[in-house]
Amino acid sequence: MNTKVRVRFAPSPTGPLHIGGVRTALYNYLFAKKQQGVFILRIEDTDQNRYVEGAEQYIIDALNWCNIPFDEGPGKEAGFGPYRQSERKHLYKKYADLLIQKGKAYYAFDSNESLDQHRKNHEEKGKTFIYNWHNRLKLDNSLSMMPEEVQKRISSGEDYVIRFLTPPDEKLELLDIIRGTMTIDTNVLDDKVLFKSDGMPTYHLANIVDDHLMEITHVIRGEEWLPSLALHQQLYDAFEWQAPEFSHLPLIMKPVGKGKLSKRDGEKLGFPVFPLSWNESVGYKDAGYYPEAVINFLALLGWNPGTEQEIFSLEELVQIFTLERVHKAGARFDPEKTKWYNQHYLQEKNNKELVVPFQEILSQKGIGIKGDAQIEKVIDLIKERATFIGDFWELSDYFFVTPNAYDEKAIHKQWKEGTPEIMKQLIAVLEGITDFTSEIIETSVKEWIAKENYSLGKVMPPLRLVIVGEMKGPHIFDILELIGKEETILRIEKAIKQIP
RNA sequence: GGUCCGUUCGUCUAGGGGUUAGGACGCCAGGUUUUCAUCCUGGUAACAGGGGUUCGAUUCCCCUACGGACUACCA
Repeated sequence: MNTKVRVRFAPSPTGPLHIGGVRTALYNYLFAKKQQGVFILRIEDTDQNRYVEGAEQYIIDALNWCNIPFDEGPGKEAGFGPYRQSERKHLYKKYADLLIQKGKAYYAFDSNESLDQHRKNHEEKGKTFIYNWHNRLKLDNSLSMMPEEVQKRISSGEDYVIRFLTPPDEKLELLDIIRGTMTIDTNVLDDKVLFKSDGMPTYHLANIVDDHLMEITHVIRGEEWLPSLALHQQLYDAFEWQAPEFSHLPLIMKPVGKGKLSKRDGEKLGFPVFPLSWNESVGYKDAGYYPEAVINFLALLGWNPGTEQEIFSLEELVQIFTLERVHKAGARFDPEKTKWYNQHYLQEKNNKELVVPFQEILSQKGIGIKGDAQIEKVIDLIKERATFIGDFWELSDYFFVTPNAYDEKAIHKQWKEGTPEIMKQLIAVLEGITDFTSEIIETSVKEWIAKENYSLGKVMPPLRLVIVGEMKGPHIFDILELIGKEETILRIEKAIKQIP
């Protein structure tokens, strides 16, 4: 038998892809690629009511941005398509019918209203209404009426659904790669709807049929599907199909408080929960994160290789990823660690490749075009202080704009009685320098300081204050070289006038 | 409520019958930089509780507590 690994990521296009969905896709991708397998994208749009325009394209764009593109899917046909369930609509009915023929499923005519009523009544008594063995014969379905009656109602156009006929008193053994073996009693299961009255299959039917038809070998999905595993396993058995292997991934939880991560948490705590921006929500990309950082963080959230390595390229992840090492418990999302990863990957970027994105920021700030070489020098000086490229402006504005105000605290601390006089002398020293480069400026200034018997503390901090505006930034002489002699002197003069 | 899954520093986790319970993020301190940041060094901090099993349990078993998911003609 051909055992080529085929996995699928099967999101519902009901909105943007959540960061948890990205991780599910990532694990699928890593698992497939490690075994030269195929990573498939299937769009599960069987619920027309929840369809959101643009969501499918968003999902595709997001996977691409993360560098985990699918091999097969919408627009990438490979003989197993179509890959949208809405386009496979015609396929499902016959499988539902097949189950009816096999006596594994039945028709049900119960209205939503009557089912809701049952649920309400049970709830009032502190019980839960479950449509299964203990009440199915009392409900409005093909098990509780004569075959002629069923035919009559169907042919008269009455709405019906097809439900799975859960066999009683069976102990199901379910296998999950991450969790091991679980046992469940079929008596606690309900007769799930497989085929809806609108002519569409439910998730459960479509999922099993498609996974079978697409020859999926491994199903890697979120833990929210664990309770459905029993049904899915029974469906494979009912069809007499070979079931794929299952893995249920732990959920990603809120950084603080209870429950799983939601869009709200991102808004509240100020971090993205989507890879790309969606309406008002800023995504990781636009927030300035690199996909390498997001992927690296996500990979280690709920999985680790058992070593102390923290930094992984996608290629490395592909090499060492195993489902067996996925952690069982849900993991709290940690925005701080994501930042740390981004800082790391930003530092690894070549200064040259940061020039263009930085130029864009500068032009947004109204800074005219500067030479690439000069921009690159600025980047070289400030990069190590940045977590995001978006930090660059705040870290380097004084390279481009003369400070208008000076840090109050620093003035008190550094601007003394004799400081203006010393600054005036410094101007004279600087004016005498012809080759205005960092090293030469430093030598000249320090010689002058030594000659005058000043302390460094009397000169250097005020100099930084007048050049930068606050007590921050890289080596001061490097800054002087970059802004140039004229501007340097201008800034000192301005400060002498401005600071009381 | 019911069913299922889970529980090691604040967070992500390693480990696994005998360990000084390891790493990372964060935080704190020191060093470097007469600045800030980076960087380096160090520190803080955990086996949910109770019963077993065992010479010995954080590790295996049971119970409790807590957390999570599911409980739709949604996925």
